[in-house]
Amino acid sequence: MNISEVSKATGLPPKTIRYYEDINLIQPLRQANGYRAFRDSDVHKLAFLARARSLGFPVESCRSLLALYDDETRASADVKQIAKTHLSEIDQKLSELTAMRDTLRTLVKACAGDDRPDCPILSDLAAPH
Amino acid sequence: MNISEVSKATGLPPKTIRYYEDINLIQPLRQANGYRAFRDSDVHKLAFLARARSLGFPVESCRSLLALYDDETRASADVKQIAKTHLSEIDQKLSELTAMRDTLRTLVKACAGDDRPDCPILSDLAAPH
DNA sequence: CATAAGCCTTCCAGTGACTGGAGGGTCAAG
DNA sequence: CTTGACCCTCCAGTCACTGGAAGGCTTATG
Repeated sequence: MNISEVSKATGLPPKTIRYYEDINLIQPLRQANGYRAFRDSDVHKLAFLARARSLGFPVESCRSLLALYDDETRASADVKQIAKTHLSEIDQKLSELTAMRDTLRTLVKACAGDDRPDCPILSDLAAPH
Repeated sequence: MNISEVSKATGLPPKTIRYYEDINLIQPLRQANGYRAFRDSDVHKLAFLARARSLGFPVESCRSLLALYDDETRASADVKQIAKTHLSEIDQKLSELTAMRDTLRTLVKACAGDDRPDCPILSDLAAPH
């Protein structure tokens, strides 16, 4: 399988697939002409990575998850730990973003948005905090 | 005012203040010894930037907001537009993160987290999507 | 057989917003 | 005169790609 087929199969751009090889997440074979030759196992790994990345796992966590997936003697506790850590980072980000959104909503609502210079948004930014 | 005092006053690390000068957000004067000499107006700008950044505005938006703040003939509509654009990007991110969180929560809850290898998290990652 | 389109390759640079560290100058106190 | 706490600049690294240049390979057509 050539890279563009793998790209279609996994939804990952060819550039990303090459990058994942660069950082050693996959080790595809090579054809005589130098083209990458992807096995089914490479495609599975890439699909796994695509899914894990879409859930927001950092690439290094994806590497660990992939290793655990390959390890039949793994303990599910190790997987769960990674997921829980990631989940709490997401929760953290969510609460920061929610706070930002609430403040911004209030400010946007309070701003006339006309051709006059008075602006509660700028007033807020300039006020001491 | 020296950089460490400004840092204390604004909550921004000295490195960040130097960086903001590098990208021309502020133009502090220099003392004879080469040290930066911050005026009150520099400190005010930095505080403004710190607040805008804490609301998640990208640095380039901060630059625009600062310019509008300085412009007494501004239209509040221009400020509001920037804020609304930013707000919708936050809303976008929030919905992505919320979806991730919901999926992860379900998976984490379903995982035994013991010393056995069976793991619904890995099963999900390996399943077609 | 030549050529053109569409693959594939590598390598380099850029993104955003800092952050760490090396290497070195300056200043105030004892 | 030395020590410690400042300050300076410049370079490299972060994260996860992404864009682009320069060039080789493959396939179809004239």
